[in-house]
Amino acid sequence: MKHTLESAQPLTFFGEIRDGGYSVTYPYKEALVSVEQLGQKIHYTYLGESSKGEIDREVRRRFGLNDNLSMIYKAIGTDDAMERAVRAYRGMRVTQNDPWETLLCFMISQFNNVKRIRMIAKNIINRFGAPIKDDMDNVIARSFPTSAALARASRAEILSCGTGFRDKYLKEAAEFCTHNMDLYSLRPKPYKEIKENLMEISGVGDKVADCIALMGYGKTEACPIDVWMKRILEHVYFKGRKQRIGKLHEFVEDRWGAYAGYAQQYLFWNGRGSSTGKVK
DNA sequence: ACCCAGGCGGGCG
DNA sequence: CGCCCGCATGGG
Repeated sequence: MKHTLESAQPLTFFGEIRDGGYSVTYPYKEALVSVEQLGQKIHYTYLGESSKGEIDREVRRRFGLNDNLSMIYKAIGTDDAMERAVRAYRGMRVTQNDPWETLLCFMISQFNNVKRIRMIAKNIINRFGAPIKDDMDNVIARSFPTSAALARASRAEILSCGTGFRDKYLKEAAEFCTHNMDLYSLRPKPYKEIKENLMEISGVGDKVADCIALMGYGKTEACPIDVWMKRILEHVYFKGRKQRIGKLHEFVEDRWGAYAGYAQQYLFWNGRGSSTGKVK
């Protein structure tokens, strides 16, 4: 859980480090979910509108608990570098989040840092999210706002959440996903078709589209290549020689296939270190 | 006072 | 196409 959370895939987790473990809360639909790891077990509770069964499925999905890690390690352990990365981050899983939430968070992530991304996401939730209430009818949190809720906001209101120049992207994406493209109807489509569709949205390029495909649609063959991943791939597999992004996409597809996204997660964090990913 | 951050779209050759 | 540039803003 530590590795998964510090890899900063889910950007809407808020929590604290406690006794060397993590205790996090996050909004899911009309509920506020709390999750922590004790020993080898994940414990969760929730407040608000939901059911035990739904939250159980949500936690398993969100934390990637359904993924068969030993099989995945076998598939991506192609060389020394990968084996080292797996050893260092053993247990880290790719999280699966809501597509719209993933789209918004990774749109915010461009030319930005993790701490600020979380801050902006939090501001957007607090400002536009629907209230989540406990049994006593007290508002205890807010849900992640729907695209329709954000589409109703003005650019100035969005900007006031600290988005900077990304306000335009967020506003247009909210409108587009409300009126023109149903993100949820893309779910059954294959990876490349999903990516193609997502890239029609202004503010979604090659890297962000792969992040959404991987973490919003569970397409584990999607391999986001950012500046770090590019650097690491070039260093480890191309003797430090510069490669074009398209070339690197071909390489990872050929090498890790259906689990290139998992390979990316391990290689990236092993190459970069997790100092920037702490959940606060 | 700087300098940086998990890209992107637009403009240019 | 491939490359280069500017971009808002909080934190180190």
